[in-house]
Amino acid sequence: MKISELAKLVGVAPSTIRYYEGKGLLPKGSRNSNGYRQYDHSSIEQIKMIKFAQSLGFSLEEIPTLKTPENDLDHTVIIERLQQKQNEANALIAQLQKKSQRIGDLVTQLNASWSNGQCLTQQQMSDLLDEVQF
Amino acid sequence: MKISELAKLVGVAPSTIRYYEGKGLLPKGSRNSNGYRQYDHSSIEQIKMIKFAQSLGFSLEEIPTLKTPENDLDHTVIIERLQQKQNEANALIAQLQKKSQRIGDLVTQLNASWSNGQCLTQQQMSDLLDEVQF
DNA sequence: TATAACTTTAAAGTCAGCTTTAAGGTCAAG
DNA sequence: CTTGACCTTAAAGCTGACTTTAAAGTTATA
Repeated sequence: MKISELAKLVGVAPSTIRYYEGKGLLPKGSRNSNGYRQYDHSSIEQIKMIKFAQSLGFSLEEIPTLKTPENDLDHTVIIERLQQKQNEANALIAQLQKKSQRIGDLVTQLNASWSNGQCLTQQQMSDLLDEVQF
Repeated sequence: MKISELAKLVGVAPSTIRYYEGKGLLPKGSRNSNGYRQYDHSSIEQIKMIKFAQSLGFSLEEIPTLKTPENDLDHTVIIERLQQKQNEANALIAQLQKKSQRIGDLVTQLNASWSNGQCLTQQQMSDLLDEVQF
């Protein structure tokens, strides 16, 4: 399998695959006689793994630390990191919910003051912002 | 007020204030005889406004579009944009909740398979990932 | 008066995760 | 045999919001 076939199969650009190889996330695999990279089914798994780890919030830099020296995945390490990522996700959710709430409050306040006219001065806006606890 | 006093008051670096000025987010204000930038209370409001808009998810580029030509804030534009930002925040929350859920499921699965040994091969991991709908 | 702590500018560097470019080699179809 | 679609590399560019650096001028304190 050549690089763009693999790329299509996993839904990334060929340049991304080369980039991963350069970063050491993918092994420097075999080349055929003309120097083209050759891939097989295991490369699909490896890239899917990278994409999955990313979708869980792991950076490319973190991904190698998820693996044992044998290139498998250490059960306990994975679980520990996953729980850590879950905590991070939950913290972010809480933060975003506060933000959404804050926006809703602000919209309410702005609608309430609409009767006063079409525009707010920066000072008026600033006062509103203080009320919304910024 | 000199730049670092203002910076301390609003909690940003002096370089950030110069950066905002360069971007046109802050007016090119007055200088005193030695060429130093001079600020007053209104600068505090302006920077707080930028920080507030950022905290609602507006990019620096979007901030000027929140203002009328008179440099005030247009009520209807603000409300429209706020609701848009709230929708974006809510969409992100939903996405993160899915992710958190997905991580939880995966941890459960991994714990269930723990009895089999300390390590999972990439293939085994990959199988699990498929079950978790990646 | 020296020295530390400010200020000025323009330009370059940072972060992550790629993408794009340049300059070239390979290959299948018509 | 040429055209176009692939492949190779190293290096530069992209995003956004800054930060850092370099080289220089100013001011307050000891």
